[in-house]
Amino acid sequence: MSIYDTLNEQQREAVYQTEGPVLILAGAGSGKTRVLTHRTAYLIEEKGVNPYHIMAITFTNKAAGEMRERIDKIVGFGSESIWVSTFHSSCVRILRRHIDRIGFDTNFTIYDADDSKSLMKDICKRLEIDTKIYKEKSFLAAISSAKDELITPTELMRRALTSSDYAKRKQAEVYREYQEALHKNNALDFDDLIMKTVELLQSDPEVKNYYQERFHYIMVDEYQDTNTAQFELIRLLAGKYQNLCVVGDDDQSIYKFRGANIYNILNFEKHFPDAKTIKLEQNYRSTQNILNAANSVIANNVGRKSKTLWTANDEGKKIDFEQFNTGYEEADYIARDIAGGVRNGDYHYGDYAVLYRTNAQSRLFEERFIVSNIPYKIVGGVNFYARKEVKDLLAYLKTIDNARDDLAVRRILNVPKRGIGATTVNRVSDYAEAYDISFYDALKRADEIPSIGKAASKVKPFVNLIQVFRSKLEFISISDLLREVIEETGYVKELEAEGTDEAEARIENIDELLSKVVSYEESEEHPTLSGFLEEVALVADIDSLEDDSDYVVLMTLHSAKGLEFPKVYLAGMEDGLFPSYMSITSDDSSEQLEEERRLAYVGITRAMKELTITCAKQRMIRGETQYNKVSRFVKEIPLELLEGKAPVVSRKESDSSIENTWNVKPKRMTMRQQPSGQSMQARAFASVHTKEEKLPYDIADRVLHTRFGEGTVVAIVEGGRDYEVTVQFDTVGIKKMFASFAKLKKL
DNA sequence: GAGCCTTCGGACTTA
DNA sequence: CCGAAGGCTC
Repeated sequence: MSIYDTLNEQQREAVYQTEGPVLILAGAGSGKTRVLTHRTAYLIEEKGVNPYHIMAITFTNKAAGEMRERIDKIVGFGSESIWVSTFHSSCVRILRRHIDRIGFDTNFTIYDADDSKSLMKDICKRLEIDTKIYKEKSFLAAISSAKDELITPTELMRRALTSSDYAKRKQAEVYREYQEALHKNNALDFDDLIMKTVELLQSDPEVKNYYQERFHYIMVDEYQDTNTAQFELIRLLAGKYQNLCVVGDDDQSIYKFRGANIYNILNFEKHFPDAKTIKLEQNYRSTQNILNAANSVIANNVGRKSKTLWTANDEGKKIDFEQFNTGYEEADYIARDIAGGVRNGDYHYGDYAVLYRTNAQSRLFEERFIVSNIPYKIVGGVNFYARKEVKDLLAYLKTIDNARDDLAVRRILNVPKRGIGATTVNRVSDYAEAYDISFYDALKRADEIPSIGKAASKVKPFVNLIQVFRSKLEFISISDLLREVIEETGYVKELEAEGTDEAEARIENIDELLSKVVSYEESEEHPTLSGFLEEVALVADIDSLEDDSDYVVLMTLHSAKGLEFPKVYLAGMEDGLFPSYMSITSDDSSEQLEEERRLAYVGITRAMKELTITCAKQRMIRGETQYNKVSRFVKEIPLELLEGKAPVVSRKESDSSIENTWNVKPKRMTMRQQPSGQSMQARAFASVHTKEEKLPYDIADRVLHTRFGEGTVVAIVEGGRDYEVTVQFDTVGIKKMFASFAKLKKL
């Protein structure tokens, strides 16, 4: 009996099909990681392929780590020479070796979102762009999607010139400046990692040939989430041997906003005409009820590859659906349910996951879990490496490592306070610009900059400090270096003096950073400062999730992809929250709604044994109370699969009332059209929250708002317990608001 | 010219 | 609810 006998027929077919392009359509929980690991083993053991020639690409470090571990277990010899890594780290590895061929230094730094933003700020200032009209964020978004599509600044400018759109031309101009600034800082942003690698392979036949010869067999996981740049990268790498195996599920494509191109998977057979397609449709993860629910939700999407998941598992429990009055009650219910399940011995804390649409929803659960003594871990939110104290110390390390990174230098120049302010920074910056040197080099010549006067004496000690650190670099370990930085700058001392809880938390984070350095040193054979900084630059939050600890995990639906839990709560299933308001009201709402629906599908299929879906009628979002209907996705689940406090409203009525609430075209409603199917709680509730019988203003009336000023009423929509009023304000544009909160005065 | 304090405005999902 | 920007004070 061989290890391949444990696979089902389709899985085995996928394993044996080693030559040529292969598309494996793997439904949720169909054992695709098993297929990939067994396929790797098969290549090596049965086909005699040298592990050196195999590459497996994933999206997260966690997925890469898991695959690595499983491959190590199943492949006896030489597994360490297989490249198992994420897109980004594969690219970094290639670029560290060869990027000098396209004009960068091989010790380039990687900018995170924060860094990109500060760089963009500088550029907008330099180009004298009014950031009230053109937002930094919108430039960054435009640049990012250009890079996802492999569009160069020149190309973007060419396109902008053919249209007469001023904003587009501005974007292209900013893009060019941004790239020049990155180049000057010897830095790459996240999107560059892929795009520059593609550029390198396209422009240098020698390098291309080297990697094509290196990777005879390439496997790509989560293929539905690749963007155009990643597709091109894979196409180039597999260009010679064409042994490309991609695994994905078009129903789980949820990263369109990040540039993922679903047509990469839908058109795989067009891109690679010889491709074999194999479908994995047997689900090993979930109960039949859960799977049926998932199938009936996703069936509402058009334009997907047909595929029906089935399972040999038991029917299982019905899906628990609970509607609450508020988000507090929702969190309370989930906390009690978890505590009860653990008390009965049904589950461990680690069996539970609470999934939601937005990170902001985690707060209520966190508060509730603390009160109930439930151990939990929140994935996401503010990334550890995005915290101020961690970024400050990393900026020191970056400056010591590569002083061409102006951003890092400027970040720490006055941290701790050295009495060097914005004026001095600007003058040094101007000087650096004028002489075409880096900001740090300009600091070194502070004496020669006439305009900064006495400030030069404040700059000197800083430059000396960095030079001293740098000279020590080759003698001491990275952790000792970091300790010295902390010591010399008095960073922790300052925090200790503060004595607040917040300062204490910051100190803990610094300790955490130190232990990360130490564990890096222990795990690497030849630890280097650059190596550490690189590893840090590429981590995602999900990567820190440990398998063997016993706590409830809370995370967004996006983070949950690829994971599974015995019992899952899908919280906040409300129209306007999930699907998000943005997706309902946007211009291409049908496409965005399909993406949201795929997200719902991902959420449902994370559950192995039990699934609970919850929502609230009333919820505070950004300080405003919203009243939301039950999510349309819940209504797509057949009633017979549900139990619990299902909504009293009959299906038809609730469907039509959703249309009324979220109608894109504002429509005036009369009192008589009030939804008839409200539950008793809703009625009781309505009497508490005053809905005025008749609004003192009407469409086309002039009204006054305390904050937005004067405006004209454009639309009034009946929204359940309140009126949603749309007003065109004279100064701030169109705003939608609930009448009872907006307190509009008729003029 | 630096730094603190207040006010205002914006808010999803992410390697 | 958090960060940035502007104003005020030393």
